[in-house]
Amino acid sequence: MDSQANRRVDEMRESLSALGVNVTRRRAKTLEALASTDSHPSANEIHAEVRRWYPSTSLATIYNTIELLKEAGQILELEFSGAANRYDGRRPAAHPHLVCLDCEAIEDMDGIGDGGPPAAGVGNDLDRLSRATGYKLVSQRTDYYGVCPACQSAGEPAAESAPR
Amino acid sequence: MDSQANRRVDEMRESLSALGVNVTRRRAKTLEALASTDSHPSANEIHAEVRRWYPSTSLATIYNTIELLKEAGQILELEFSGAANRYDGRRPAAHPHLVCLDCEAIEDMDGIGDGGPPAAGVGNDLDRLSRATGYKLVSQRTDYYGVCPACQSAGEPAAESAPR
DNA sequence: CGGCGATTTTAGAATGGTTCTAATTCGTTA
DNA sequence: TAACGAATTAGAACCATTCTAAAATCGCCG
Repeated sequence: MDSQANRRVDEMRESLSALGVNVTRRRAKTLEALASTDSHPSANEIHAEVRRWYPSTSLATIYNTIELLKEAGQILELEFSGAANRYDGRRPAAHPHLVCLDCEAIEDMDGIGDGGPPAAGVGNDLDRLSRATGYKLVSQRTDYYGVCPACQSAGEPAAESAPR
Repeated sequence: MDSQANRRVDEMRESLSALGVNVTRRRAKTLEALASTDSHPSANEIHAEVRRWYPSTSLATIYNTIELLKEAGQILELEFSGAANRYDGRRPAAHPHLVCLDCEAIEDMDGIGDGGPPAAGVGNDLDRLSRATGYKLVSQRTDYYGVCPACQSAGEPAAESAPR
């Protein structure tokens, strides 16, 4: 785990403590799993990771911890109806994502390109848009859907594997 | 059904025909249900509407028609994991939405406010962002989450009804 | 008018991610 | 060690969506 991940785990730890809950070993491992990847894992994938250290861990515990992190504002949940939700524990503030429709990879998008319109200053907009719309806005979501570079190369030659 | 809705139904009809499928009476009613509201109904709500004319209609038929409309690019699907998906049959091109976290109302957002950053020129951006990211982008989603004006007023005085 | 193949529809089962529940375990304090 | 609350577990429950097999309907041709 690099130092950035360590810092992030500490932030999450403190936020959970502030909520009055214990950061147990399983929960700590869950935080680590979230902080040490930018693959936007699903609950199942986090579960598999935590199980490597605590094999008896139940999936319910993972969901439980995710719920606490949501309450603490320390995790970003990307909902999908046909597939499992995906989580970003590294950057809990809303930011745009690239979603591959073939392999279901998800990556952060801002910083790519010129950081133009939809990516820029999302947070600052909430107040302005709240005033403009009458809604009391609290969060935001922006996703771009397409085919990632890897799947584009893989898809051309032979037509292998099972897409979508 | 106003003339705008009628025009929209015709567009959807033609797109389905171009796909080689029959626009049966049930399917026609489904198109009407989609074209005559901006409430972004769920499959269940569309089902209830179609049932008023054809009571034996099964929910599977609604999903079937929605699937066809998706293939035709004539409907916008807003996915949620904890709640039913919602559909926009009036404006199949991606555009931002306001989602009320209390009553689950959804409304179109563009046009509201100054039409600033995230709302403007979304379609044109896909090509540019495809080049910038390496993804072959085909669609996009932008939602804003908050509490709608009605729920704000309802929420303050007595604390009634069942939120969330 | 009768029949026939293809399409559509139906009811219900299956699926799968998430949430709930009741019982058990764990950690801490006395 | 006893006792209490918090955390965890296994499995059931839930629910939107998809699948399946059978029945109904449609368009068309003889």
